[in-house]
Amino acid sequence: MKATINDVAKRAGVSMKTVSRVLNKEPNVAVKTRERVTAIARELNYTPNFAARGLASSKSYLLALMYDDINPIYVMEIQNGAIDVCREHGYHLVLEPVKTPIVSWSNPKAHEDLTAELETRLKGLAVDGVILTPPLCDSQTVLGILKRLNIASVRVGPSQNLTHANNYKYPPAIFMDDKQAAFDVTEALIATGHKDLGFIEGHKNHGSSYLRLEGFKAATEKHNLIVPKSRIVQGDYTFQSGIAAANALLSESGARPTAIFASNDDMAAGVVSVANRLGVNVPSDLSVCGFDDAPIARKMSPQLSSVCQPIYEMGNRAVKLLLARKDDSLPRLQIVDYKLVFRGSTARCLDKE
Amino acid sequence: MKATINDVAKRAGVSMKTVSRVLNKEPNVAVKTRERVTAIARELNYTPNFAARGLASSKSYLLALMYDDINPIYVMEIQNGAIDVCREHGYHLVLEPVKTPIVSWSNPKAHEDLTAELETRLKGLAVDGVILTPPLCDSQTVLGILKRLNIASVRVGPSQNLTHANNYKYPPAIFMDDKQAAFDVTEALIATGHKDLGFIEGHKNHGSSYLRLEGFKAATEKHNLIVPKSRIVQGDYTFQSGIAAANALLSESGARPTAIFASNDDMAAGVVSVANRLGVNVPSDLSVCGFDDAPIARKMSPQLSSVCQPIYEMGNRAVKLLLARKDDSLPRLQIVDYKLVFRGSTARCLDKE
DNA sequence: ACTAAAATTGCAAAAGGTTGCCGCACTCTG
DNA sequence: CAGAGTGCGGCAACCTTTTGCAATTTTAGT
Repeated sequence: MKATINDVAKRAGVSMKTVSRVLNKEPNVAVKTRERVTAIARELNYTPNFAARGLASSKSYLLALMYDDINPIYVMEIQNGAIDVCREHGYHLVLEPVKTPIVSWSNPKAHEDLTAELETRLKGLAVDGVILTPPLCDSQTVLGILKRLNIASVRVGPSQNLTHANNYKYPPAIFMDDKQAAFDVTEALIATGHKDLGFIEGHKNHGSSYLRLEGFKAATEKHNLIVPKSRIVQGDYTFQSGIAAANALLSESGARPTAIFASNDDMAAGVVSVANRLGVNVPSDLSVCGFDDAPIARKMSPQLSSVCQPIYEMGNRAVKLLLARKDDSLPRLQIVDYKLVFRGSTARCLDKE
Repeated sequence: MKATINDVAKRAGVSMKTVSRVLNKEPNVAVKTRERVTAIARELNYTPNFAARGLASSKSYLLALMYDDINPIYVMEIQNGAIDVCREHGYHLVLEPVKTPIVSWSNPKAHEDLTAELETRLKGLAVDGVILTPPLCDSQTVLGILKRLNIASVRVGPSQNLTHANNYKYPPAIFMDDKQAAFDVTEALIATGHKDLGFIEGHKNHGSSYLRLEGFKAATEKHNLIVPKSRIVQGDYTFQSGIAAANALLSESGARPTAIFASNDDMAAGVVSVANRLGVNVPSDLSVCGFDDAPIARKMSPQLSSVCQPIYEMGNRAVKLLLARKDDSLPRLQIVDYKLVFRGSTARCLDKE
């Protein structure tokens, strides 16, 4: 039923060691031998046993994707990008959801619990590397555990300690310039005549929330726009929080903002739905812009302007980085491009003053 | 750094065998001993080595989720449901995307390729079981490979050979009555005065597409409604195909349907967006109903009427079924409930004749 | 042709659990 | 007190592959 290396070796008249060399593409094998062995392996329908291989080499050919399930679409895209590279290299991807304690540093117990749980899960599995998505990639707790367990990792979309990545003692990272992107969006809004802007922040645990807010503030300041505190509302990246934020922004007594920049697309969708309910037309009365260019951006009407983030690409590169960490062929700190996409939800501001 | 069973055994003053007994919850161990061993294991921070365990017992504590990436949200939900149960039982979930050949039986080469690829992937990994999502759960090719490799599986949302599940020679299954659900939706539409119905079919590879169509037809026939062929349009579960279908249905010369039932929510969203573009008001001019109750149903405006399918629950039960297959505690053929949810996208038909 | 250097190849020990068989020491029943 | 049942130890084979080191063959240089 199942052929072993031994079977192949005997059949080919060589030693197990040689077969192993061929299988692992090691050098120093005569071309003739190599060919004969590969032929026999195929003939016997040989496939290596993961467990045995893992035991002997303390490698598992398993990569873990650790995520905190706040943004399913984001995770899904990373996952897709990661899996495709895994497949190419014979690796498998296992899912490791983690519930980040709300504010880990103020809650030592939660920190302990998380540590204990992760250790059990990771040590046993012996994955060859883990992909850290936000907000895990900025968690000192998680990073600490990984370091102590000596498990390789890569940070996807981090917002803190970026330069650490250049030091081989820290995990490599791949990120996007959230601040600059938010800055660009805001400037574009301003450039189309908007002066009364509203902003919805993302989840407090996510560093990207702060970066996007900073970009927004930087742009408004540059153009001498005054944004009252009431125009910046806390959200948490969910559609519901977008609704709540929009309610606050749009039912404000006095003037409404003419444009709202939400920190992600789900919240932007919430804004649009509130606007619809209130009879505020998007985009003629209100421009709305999101972030991420999630699938929903194209599926709503009007279609949502957003920032297209190459999430799949990031997942892709993450695995490549993990797999290439022995040689230094890949830069340890990679930045990916974004692109502003303007669709039906934004328009030139018609208010004349 | 890493404790082995031996370490625990020595420390506890017992034999490896006993430790093993405790760890695997085997009987015939004194309560006192059991407690001492577990205490020491925790103290030494011991975690079993997956590879070694897998090698010795030919179990991997790995479950695979096989899917064909047509409906990301569906997969994600199954995945979430599955993972939570895995965690409880110390299992891990690995992702195995599969590209189903478009029409496998008419393309023998594709069949061969798929077989070869899957064999390599599955034999090596030695998963303890696989979860099959549509349309894989209806693929004879895939089912055949699994059977030959003697890998346990469970079918989620199958539409063919349901009763096979009762036979222990075939995998157990868990499904929803798509036909009845579609029937109910259609009847509800008819009950609110709609006589001119349009229907958008799902992906050809998915059995659910046919079942939903059948339910639709059964309901219209029961109520003596005539649905011309042009009112039933082929889609493929994507938003884009919903757009195309809606264009066909709504720009028809002559009367438009007053209600459109799309086989899933993404396509329904496509219909709504076309309606918006054409100035057709939803729901006053056109009722739209989807299927699945995906997140987008609540995020669009008007909110979409749909069929709430307990996808998470199905993923959950799937793993339980896989893990419990030794004892016969769980029924091998399980049916889950659905619920019709009517929201803003459907309304009573105002057309008087 | 002759030896040093380089290229191949083989042997056997690990890696960390699981499992089966047997043995021994108890503790209950009746 | 015989016989049954429980709790545990000991040993060792086994699962399949990797790998350090040594042995062997080939190649190259003079």
